[in-house]
Amino acid sequence: MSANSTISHEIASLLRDEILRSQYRRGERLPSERDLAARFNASRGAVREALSQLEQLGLIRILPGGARVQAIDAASIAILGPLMAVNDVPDPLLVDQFLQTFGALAALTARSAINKASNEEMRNLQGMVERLGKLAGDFGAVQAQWRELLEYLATVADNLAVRLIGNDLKAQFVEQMMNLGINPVMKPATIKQLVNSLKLALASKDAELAATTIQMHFDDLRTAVSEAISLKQASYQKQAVSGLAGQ
Amino acid sequence: MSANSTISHEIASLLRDEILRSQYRRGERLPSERDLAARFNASRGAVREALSQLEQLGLIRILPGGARVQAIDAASIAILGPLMAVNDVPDPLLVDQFLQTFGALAALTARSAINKASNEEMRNLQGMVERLGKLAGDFGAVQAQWRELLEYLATVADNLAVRLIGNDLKAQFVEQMMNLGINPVMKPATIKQLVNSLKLALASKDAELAATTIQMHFDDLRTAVSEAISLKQASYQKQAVSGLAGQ
DNA sequence: CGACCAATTTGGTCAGACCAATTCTAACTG
DNA sequence: CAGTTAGAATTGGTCTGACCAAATTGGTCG
Repeated sequence: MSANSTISHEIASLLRDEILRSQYRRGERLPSERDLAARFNASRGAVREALSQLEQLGLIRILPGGARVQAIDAASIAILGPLMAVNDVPDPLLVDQFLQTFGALAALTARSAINKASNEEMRNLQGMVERLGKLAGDFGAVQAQWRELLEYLATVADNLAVRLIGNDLKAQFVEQMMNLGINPVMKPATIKQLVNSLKLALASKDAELAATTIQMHFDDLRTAVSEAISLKQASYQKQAVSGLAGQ
Repeated sequence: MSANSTISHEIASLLRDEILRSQYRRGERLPSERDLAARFNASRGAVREALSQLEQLGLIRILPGGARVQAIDAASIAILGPLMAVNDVPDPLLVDQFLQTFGALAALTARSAINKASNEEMRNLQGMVERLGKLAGDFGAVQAQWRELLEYLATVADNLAVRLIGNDLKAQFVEQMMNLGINPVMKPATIKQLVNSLKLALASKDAELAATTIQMHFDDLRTAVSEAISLKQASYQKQAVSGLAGQ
C-alpha cells in the first residue's frame, strides 16, 4: 500500500497499523529499537527513522526508557486514512463522522467562497453548477464534476486551514471508498434539488443558503454511504463464511 | 520553543521554520544530508531523522537525488501552529481563517453533542452554561469556563475526526495567543447574549440554534482577535522603530 | 514491606563505510 | 552550434559497531 520503497517507511507503516489495530495498549512500551531492528531485519537507524515518523503522527512518544503508545485520539488527523483502512470494511461510525466533518468544512468553504467571489469567479461557479445539472444520470461524470466544483470553491475561498485539513482527509478517504467499490447511490432527484438550490444561492449571492445546501447534501451522502457500507459489510461476511467453509 | 531536547528535533524545527519562512523556493532542492550535517554539526543520522519528520509534515519530499521542498498548501495541518509562530505577530489573515475553521468545527460539535446528549449530559451542559453566565466580568474565568464547555461538548459529540483536527489546531494556537498577550476583549453584553442563546438551545434541545449560536460567537471572536492583533502589530512596529533609533 | 543501590536496558548520537540511482559535466558527434 | 552520451561526482538508503546518559529493573539490606 503505502510502501514508499524505503525500509523505514515500511516499518513505520507496519507499526502504525499494529498500533491502530490496538495491538498495543495505550501507554504500553513498544519493543526497544534494537528488538524492532532484529524483528524487521533492519538496522537501528532505519527503525529510528520509522519511529520518528510515528512520533510525528502523534501515535507514540519517544523518550529515554522507551517509546510509549499514545491514545489514538491524541494523534494527528493524518492517521484517519490508515485508520479507516485497517479493517476490510471501514468502521461505519468513523466514516459517518468523517463525512459530517467534511461536510461542515465544505459548507464553510462554500460560504466564504460566495462571500468573496469576484464576478468572474461567480460566473465560473454558475457554469459548473449548470454543467452538474446537465450531467444527472451519468454517475461517474456527476461525481467528477461535483468534486471539481468543491475544488474550485476551495480555491476561491482560499482558506489555508481548511485546505490543509482537506489534504489530510480527502485523498485517502475518497480513494479508499473507490478501492472498496463503495459507490453511494445518489438519486437524480436529489442531485436536481441540490443543483437548483445552488443555482438560487449563486444567483442571489446567498452564502448561507449555499452553505446549508452543501451541508444537507453531505447529510444525504452520509446515509447513502452508510447503506453502501453495510451492504459491503454483509458481502464481506458472506465471503468470510464461505472462505471458512472452504477450508 | 519546540526543542524536544533531541538534536534531530532541533534540526527539524529549524529547517521547518526556514521552509515556512519561504527561504527555499517551492520545488527547490534542500542542501544534501551531508551538508546539513556539517552545518548543524551533527551526524547524518540525526539529519535524516529530522528530514523524516519534515517529510511526515508534508513540507518536503525525500527522493533519491535530493529532498525537495513542497508547496505549503500541500502540507499537513500540523504546520499551522509553527506557521503562525514564524513571525513576531501572526498573520492576521491566517488567524482569521483559523478561527473561521475552528468555529465551523465547534458549531458542528455543538450540533451533534446536543443531538446525542443523554439526560445527564444535558444537565451537565446546562450547568456549565449557567456558570458561564455567572462569571461574566472575570475575563480569565470566563475564558476557562468557555474552554471547558467546548471540551465537554467535544466529549459528548465524540467525533474522532473533529477531535483529531482539534489536536493539531487548538493547542498551539491558544498558547500562542496567550504568549503574545493577545487577549480579545469580549464585552459582557456579548457573553450574556451567548449564554442566553445557549440556554434556550439546551432547554429546547435545538441543535441548530446551538450550532448557529456558537458559530456567531466565533465570528464575534474573529473581529475581536483581529483588532487585538492589529494593536499588537502597531506596538511591535513602534518597538522596532525605537529599536532602530536606539542603535 | 519499603527504601536504596548496582547492573542492565534503552534511547541519542556519532563515525565510517558501501550500494544504487540520480544528477552533473564534459567530451563527443552530427 | 545543438544534441547526445558516457563517465564522474553527488545523493539518498542502509548497515555496522561503538559510546554516553538517563531510565528501568532487580536484588539486597534495613
